[in-house]
Amino acid sequence: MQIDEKVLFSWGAEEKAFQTGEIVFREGDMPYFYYQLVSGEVKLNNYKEDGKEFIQNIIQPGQTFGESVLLVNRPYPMNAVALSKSRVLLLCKSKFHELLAQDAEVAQSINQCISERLYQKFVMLKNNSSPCPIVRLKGLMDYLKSFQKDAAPFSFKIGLTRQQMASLTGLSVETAIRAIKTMEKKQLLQIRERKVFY
DNA sequence: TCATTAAAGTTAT
DNA sequence: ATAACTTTAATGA
Repeated sequence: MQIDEKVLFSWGAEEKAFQTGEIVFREGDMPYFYYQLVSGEVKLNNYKEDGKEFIQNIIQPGQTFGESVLLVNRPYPMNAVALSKSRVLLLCKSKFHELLAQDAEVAQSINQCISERLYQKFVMLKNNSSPCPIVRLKGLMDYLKSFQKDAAPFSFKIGLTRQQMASLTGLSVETAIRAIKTMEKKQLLQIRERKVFY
């Protein structure tokens, strides 16, 4: 789903460390690098006029981010911020393009990756357009769980705060909390020590 | 029905 | 200790 680290290094990629809260790139910046997360977590977000945050996505290790923006060479429509101490592989734009031109396997992999993202965006947008908070949260949880191996009910511990879940679905924290409790009653999920298991 | 505000308790750094 | 997060309740769109 992403480019082999050895391949990246052979093309001159460098690893960079980010502290919690450190900004990888800002909305409006032009893209100069291909980014691949090695460890930690990075969120892609926007701030609305009223200062409220909408989280577009939370990137996990092994995933890339911002590659579609790099390919169209337009300013970033979102910020990228490290949620914890993170290590990121950076490959500069020109080398990335060379790599794509010369390695069909990598090009195919990036294509697959972007297509997958686009598909997920459609699904998330569909769910997040619902007036019902449970539909939005369930959509988010299904999305997160789709990366897990174990599909058994309640086997997946959601490593997000309620605040983050609210920001990913466009709900207020309070509504998210209430909807999560309703979902617990409906046996859609379990809550153990304040953590959500789905 | 959901967002907002306020207030208080809890957890993490 | 301080900031961030969780929860409940009241009020209003």
